Amino acid sequence: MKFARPRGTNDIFGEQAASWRRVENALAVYLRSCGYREIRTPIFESTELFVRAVGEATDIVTKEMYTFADRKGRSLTLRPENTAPVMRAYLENGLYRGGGVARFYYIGPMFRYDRPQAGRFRQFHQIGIEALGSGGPAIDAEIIDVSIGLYRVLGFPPLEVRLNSVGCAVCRSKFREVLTASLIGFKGGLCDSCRERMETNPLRIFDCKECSAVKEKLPVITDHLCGECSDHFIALQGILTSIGIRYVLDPLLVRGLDYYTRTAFEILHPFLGAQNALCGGGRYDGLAEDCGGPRIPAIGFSAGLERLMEVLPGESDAARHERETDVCFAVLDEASVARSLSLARELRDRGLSVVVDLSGRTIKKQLKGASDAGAALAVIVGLAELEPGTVALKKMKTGEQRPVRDVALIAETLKEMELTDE
RNA sequence: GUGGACGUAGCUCAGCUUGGUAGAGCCCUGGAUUGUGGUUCCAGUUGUCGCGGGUUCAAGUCCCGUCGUCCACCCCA
Repeated sequence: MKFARPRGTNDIFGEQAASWRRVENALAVYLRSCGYREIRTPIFESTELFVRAVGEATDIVTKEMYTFADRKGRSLTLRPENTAPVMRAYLENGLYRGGGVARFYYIGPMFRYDRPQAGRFRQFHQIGIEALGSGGPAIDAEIIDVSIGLYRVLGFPPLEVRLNSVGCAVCRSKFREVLTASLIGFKGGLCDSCRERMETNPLRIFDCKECSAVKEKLPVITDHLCGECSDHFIALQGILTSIGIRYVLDPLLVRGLDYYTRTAFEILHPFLGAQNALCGGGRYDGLAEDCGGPRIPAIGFSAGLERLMEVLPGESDAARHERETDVCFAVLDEASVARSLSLARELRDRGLSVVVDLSGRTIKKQLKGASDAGAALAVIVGLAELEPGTVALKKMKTGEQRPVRDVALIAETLKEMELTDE
């Protein structure tokens, strides 16, 4: 084989594609019911958007973006995430002018140049929502509630929700000083990479798995929030509790994108292996300004579809066995092709899924094809023993077949389909 | 970017330790059934052993390189 798919990408087809379609449809219906409307933004954006929004020093920007120059030399990047593009579209189209909270959902492919691993791909798919225009803790609770519902509507058992507040720019810079001061005392107990992190990004030390002994003794961000951030976090927890949402406080939860402020959360799944976050999100109150717009508080989350599909609970038999093809035409000779196509079109107009076998294979193969496709009925066109203008209508389940005049085929087929479905 | 395992038929894999004419199941093809699928029986084809180089009389098997897959680190959804 000369060509193989690019590293870290997947072909999705057959029953798997059908399953993806069912899940995407179910989630779109659910998010619509929550008041979120779809937004479709370009697959690529100007590189500068992601550099500014996600953060110059982040892993995503420094080593994971698919960036290229177009024919006029403009630097473009395949979107590594979709919060920045949604914000860009929101600002560019003046969607904040109506006031109130704008609610969007999106679904589609994202691209990050990472080493592929279980649950991690170079092209992967996310479904996410963004609520722009409210800074209050109630919308944070709504977002978390909606994210939990995503898994509930798909039949997942209750999943673990991790919650933290990473503060605003003010409390974060103060905490960074406190943390760095504390780290000096523990320097000997840190691994090599964490010693580097002390200088570059001390907050990241909380992600390290080797230095857990030290981590437990370090100060945590939630003890060093400013008054407003602290009030917000406490209020959010109050709302979550009163609407019956269970969560685990995780002061070590850090988001990898620079735009996050205050609320940060993740939904975890126990069987996913190392990449166990099904969904992650948080507040990004500074992003609109960073993108050159007015100050607009906002919050959102995004969920990885590959990871979701990996642990999707078994779908109902009704969903899995839904017939893909209702009627297959077996065409015995070249002269019957046009007639078959014409009859098939009439059946399709009545809402049936109809496939005409144009392979020119033997009738044996064509009926086997009909059988493999799960068709309820086969229409055999071109049998020499039948009168002109007549086809054979065969019930696949029982094998019975009878001659039917072309003009009566639609009515007879619909009648058989009704009987079959009972 | 780092580490480990793996790469053989369309698919799932055995064969490699100890070098000697490439295998199984499924699928596919033909027949039993001379235009009629599913069950059964019989027969048959599965092939650049990832790619390149090396050692050897001889390499799927040993060695080196390379590409890819999976898993972990890292990062994140």
